[in-house]
Amino acid sequence: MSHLENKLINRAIRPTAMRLLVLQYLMEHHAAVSLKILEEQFYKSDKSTLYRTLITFEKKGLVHQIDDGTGMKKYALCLETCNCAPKDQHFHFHCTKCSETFCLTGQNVPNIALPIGFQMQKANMVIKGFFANCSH
Amino acid sequence: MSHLENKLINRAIRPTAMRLLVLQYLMEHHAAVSLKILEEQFYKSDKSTLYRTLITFEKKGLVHQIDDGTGMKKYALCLETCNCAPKDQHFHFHCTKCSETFCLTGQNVPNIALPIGFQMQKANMVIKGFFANCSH
DNA sequence: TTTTCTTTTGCCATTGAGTTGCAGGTTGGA
DNA sequence: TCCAACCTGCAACTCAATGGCAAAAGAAAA
Repeated sequence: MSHLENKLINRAIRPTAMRLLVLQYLMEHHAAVSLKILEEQFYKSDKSTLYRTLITFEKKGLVHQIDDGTGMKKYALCLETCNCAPKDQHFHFHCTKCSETFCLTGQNVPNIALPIGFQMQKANMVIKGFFANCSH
Repeated sequence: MSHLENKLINRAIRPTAMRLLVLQYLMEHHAAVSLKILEEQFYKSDKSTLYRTLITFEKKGLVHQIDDGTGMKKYALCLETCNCAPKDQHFHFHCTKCSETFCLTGQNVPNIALPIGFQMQKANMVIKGFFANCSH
């Protein structure tokens, strides 16, 4: 049984051919992945299959969704130990030149003073800017 | 000249009737405002006028846009002293029960260690959770 | 292996937020 | 008063996201 299959099974996701391919693609790409990118990559497959694959991955905690303001939801792999709890939340950065979005997994979101009675579940943290040496 | 008019003129926005009404609405509502909400509020006006009003307000630095993951862009008034620089960026929180989004203006975004060569311009920081006593 | 049941996939259509072009109306300055 | 620039309303369009349904694939039982 391959490493990829294990990653899916560990998250209670049935390892179909399509899912293994999408997982492989996610692992090979450091930037967060949009549905559109997947459609281009797997042009023989259907949009809704890829869409539902991402939904399944997210529901099972394999990926998390990032809303970087480009109008397209993006997805990035969670760390092995992640279960998307408040303590697992991290920042992302979005390059306005190349429009790519990356996880900043080195540091987690610090404690933020919240109004009384407010309970944090998740976060969507995106820093926007650019790489000085971005190729775009 | 009214306080509302001054607020627009200070940001180099011509104070038309429509803009004054939208500004007033923004000031009266603590939660961030979506285009849809404005459409419902000003049903006699046109969607594109309201849309362009928000665009103008944002371009002139009167409001900032928040992407809270609901699929609808929301807008909230900037503080008087804000010019949307990195130092002006703050967190927001989004209640998953009532779907409202608020500015946490008490504290700004702390320094975040960025990869070398990456320059921050703006941020979209949204904490998701719920109010214990949310009415929804 | 064959049958049966559940899950996944592909195709197609739809929704809805966001956006644009254009013509007519409004505003402010010369 | 007149002109030029700006604003508004209408209508259409774009495009990401999503849902229904039947066929295909996979898992489990016989």
